[in-house]
Amino acid sequence: MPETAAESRREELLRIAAGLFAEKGFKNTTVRDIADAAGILSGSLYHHFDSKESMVDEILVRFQTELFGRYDEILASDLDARTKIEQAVRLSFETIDRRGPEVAIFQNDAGYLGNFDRFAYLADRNAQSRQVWMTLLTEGIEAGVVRKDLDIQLVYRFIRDTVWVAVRWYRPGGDLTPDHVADQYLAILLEGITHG
Amino acid sequence: MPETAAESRREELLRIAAGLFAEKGFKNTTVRDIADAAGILSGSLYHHFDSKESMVDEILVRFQTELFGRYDEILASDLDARTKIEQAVRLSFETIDRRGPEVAIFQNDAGYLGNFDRFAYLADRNAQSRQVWMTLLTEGIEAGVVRKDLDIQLVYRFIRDTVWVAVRWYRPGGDLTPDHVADQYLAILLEGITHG
DNA sequence: CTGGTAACCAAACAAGTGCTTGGTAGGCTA
DNA sequence: TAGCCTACCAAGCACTTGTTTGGTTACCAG
Repeated sequence: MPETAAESRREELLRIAAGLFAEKGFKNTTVRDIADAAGILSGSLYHHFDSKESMVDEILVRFQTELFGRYDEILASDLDARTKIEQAVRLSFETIDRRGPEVAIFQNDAGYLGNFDRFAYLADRNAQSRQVWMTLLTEGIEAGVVRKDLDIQLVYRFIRDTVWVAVRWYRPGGDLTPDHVADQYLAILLEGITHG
Repeated sequence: MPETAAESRREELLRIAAGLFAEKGFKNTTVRDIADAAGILSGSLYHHFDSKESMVDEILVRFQTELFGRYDEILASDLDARTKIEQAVRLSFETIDRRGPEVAIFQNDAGYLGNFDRFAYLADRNAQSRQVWMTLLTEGIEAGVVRKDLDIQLVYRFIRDTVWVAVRWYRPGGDLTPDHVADQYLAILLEGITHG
């Protein structure tokens, strides 16, 4: 049942939990659901983890560390403004393809989890994401490739919503590749927010 | 506490429940939450409603009847293809403005509720929404206003995601009007999916 | 053979869940 | 005055929830 031979039992449990959290939501997934899917009793989960919260915490922290590392690479690169926006969009759809459960958890449960002190970093990451995109769009305007007659705050929200909510319908291994989806969205977006 | 003087107690309870369902999700809202917000005990809710499910059922059926009635008006009108698409987009943002809780419930809980036979109509309404948009986009292509080099299925998903997920951040009575938001999105969308 | 460790079981706990039951208070109508 | 109706309370029930505790099994290094 391990995805890879070297995967420890703990990693396997985290992967199982992530799948269930993504599918049914964090609050609606019981520790008995997770244990059943792993073929053990619910109490046995507490040999590996402190609590249900600890599981989703570990899942989200790892994921966001990776994701924002990639954002930073794009920001720090010497690509032109238009290509940076393109890369950021492609990164989103690739992430949905490879880390679907984590994206879904962040999309669906960040609001609920954000109520707890322990998950305060979720709001920080949200602000960071906004900062990344505002930088990209501003650079685009300064470079003269992005229209300046648009409300840039709204443009950010539209892009963020479209690229991340795709996790609701995108299925890895299906007919659509992340590249094809990104191509199509960029065809609409770039013709829309750039002139010429 | 009634929104209008003529509002019956029953209507008031439904409105309170809708607000809580939208904010915390259907499953995460307890009958005690609803009763507390209404200033009564949880058991007293069962004088007005059969079950918690009945409440969300009534909320969703009413909402969808109204919404799809409006879609049908647009489809049946003699407006040109481009204007019909424009109206459909405006309808979404206006609906988020006036019926925010209902939109949020449909967006967040349709997946979970759809597991029960009682809510099978949710999937039907989803298919109906898809049909409406595919008709609008196809008419647009036939009229020569919409580009035909795009994957029309993906275009539909992008539009649907963006216009409805806006319920997550749009706040009625704030700085943004539904018309302004619609203007901005249409500025991006139409320049992107139409030629000329 | 010994000791230690990782993984798990079996059973229970307190808190919270949707819902039921029998009753009560106040107003309207005949 | 009597009967009925709407709206609610008070108390509880059966079930589910996350978590705890003490014990068991298989394996591996010395």
